Amino acid sequence: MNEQLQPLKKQPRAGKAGRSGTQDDIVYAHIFEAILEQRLAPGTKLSEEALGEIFGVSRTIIRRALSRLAHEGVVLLRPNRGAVVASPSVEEARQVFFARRLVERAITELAVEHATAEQIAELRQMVNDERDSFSRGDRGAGIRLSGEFHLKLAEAAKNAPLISFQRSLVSQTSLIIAQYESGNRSHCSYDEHTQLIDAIEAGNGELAVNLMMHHMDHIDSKLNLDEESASDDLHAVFSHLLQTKKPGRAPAKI
Amino acid sequence: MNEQLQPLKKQPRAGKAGRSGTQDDIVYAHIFEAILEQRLAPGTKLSEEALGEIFGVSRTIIRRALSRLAHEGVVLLRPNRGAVVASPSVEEARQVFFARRLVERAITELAVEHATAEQIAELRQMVNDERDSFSRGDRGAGIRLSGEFHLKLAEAAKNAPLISFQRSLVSQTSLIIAQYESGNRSHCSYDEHTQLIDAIEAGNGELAVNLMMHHMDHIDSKLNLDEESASDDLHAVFSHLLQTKKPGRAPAKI
DNA sequence: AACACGGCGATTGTACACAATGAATGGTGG
DNA sequence: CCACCATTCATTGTGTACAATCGCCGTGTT
Repeated sequence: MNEQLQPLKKQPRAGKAGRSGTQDDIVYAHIFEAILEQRLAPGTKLSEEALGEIFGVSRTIIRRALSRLAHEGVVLLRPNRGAVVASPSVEEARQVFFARRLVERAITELAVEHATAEQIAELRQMVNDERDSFSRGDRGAGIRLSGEFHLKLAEAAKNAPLISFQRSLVSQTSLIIAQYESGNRSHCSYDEHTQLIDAIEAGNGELAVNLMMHHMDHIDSKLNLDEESASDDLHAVFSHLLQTKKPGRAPAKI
Repeated sequence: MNEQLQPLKKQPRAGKAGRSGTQDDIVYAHIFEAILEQRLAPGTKLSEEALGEIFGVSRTIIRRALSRLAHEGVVLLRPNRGAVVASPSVEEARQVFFARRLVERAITELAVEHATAEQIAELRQMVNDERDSFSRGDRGAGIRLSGEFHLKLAEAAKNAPLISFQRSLVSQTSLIIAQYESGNRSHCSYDEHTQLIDAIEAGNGELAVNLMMHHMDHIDSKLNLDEESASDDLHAVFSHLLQTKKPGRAPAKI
């Protein structure tokens, strides 16, 4: 209870201040950010009361935020047992990547058709922000911005269901990267993003799709999904110790 | 206030009665069913208090159910102004169908690979139920079961994100069909479903995909999406009357 | 000594009460 | 007579209290 995420900043939230449903979003965004930046490790229990106290809102709001996070797959909501940060298995990660390839291909093709000049400009801006984050060493922000780039691209594709799906996939992907990325720091694929924008702006759909698929290959080549690098399954983690002796008692909640 | 959907049946809910989170699901399922069977017309306001009284639960539960329905796109949740049954526009319908083609293609290919014999059998059973519903003249149940068939197929594909997305797409598709299906009653595409199962069981992926794409074509050829058949946008409805006179006052935010 | 059972504490699930927002309506002025 | 504005009412948004459920731990038994 000695760590405070943010003692409730009222969130500038430029512009649409009239919106009432903003409180949810604040909490949602902060938890989401914390998860991506690995300040909240996979498996961490998210107590409603504790979070409510931290953010200065009641459990009602927290509950809504958690529900939303659960729907996007970054939080696991166990009935009567509370919420925990999701820890996607290798199999789940593979499924997410499969779906992403599918969606990214379609989005890229659509974006070539429908992206406006303004959206192209916004995309370039996002790549700049992303590069800055990585050069500052802010890995969490970098991962997040990288995800937001793909989300922005989805918006340029102008297909509401795909945008919604992409949001969920990007969230989960970010979590997977945060969890499985192997040591070599070079996640910095922002130059691939730049090339992608160029191809889209040039209207070269085929090239854009190829670049995107390459980009996807790069991303999961950086992950070590081949073996469980970390697991919340205690038996898997300590399997090398387990001589079929007595199983002992479950070693407390880690 | 003179129509009661269900005066709170305790829902037999065979088996897992211990689960507490069940109440949400009951409300969710009932509203969902009512929308698909067009007992609730698009645009109908869904008052939290009224629904709570009908189902014998508090607004808390209703709110959760509505939130879930909103996330799937069959209910529109307007901040501070309550929930209404969604009335997808033609453009939205097109986007949903685009996404569905994408997803159904992938699902079909995966199902050919991963479907078990048991799942094939379940699929056949569902087609039977669907045929029965249509022959009974129960159009709403038919639409719903037809949707559930596609959902079951997604499960056979064994990709969690795709299943989740498909659920959302199928829900919206059902709503679109209920809203836009042109007069000719023959929505009964269950024989196409049967052929599809045969191809999948035979392991003929190419044929299965072709059948599925054909199936998609059939579905939206039955809809008249070419013109707005009915709209809740007053300006669109009466656009033929609107001479470019003075813009008057900003005509409320619809 | 190990297993099983039952009480206890903590956390979530639900309902309700109050506050805030938006829409409708009646009144007033031009 | 029409348009604008203030008040009122209904409905949603939020906070909080109570109840139900689950996991944990001590005790008793085999």
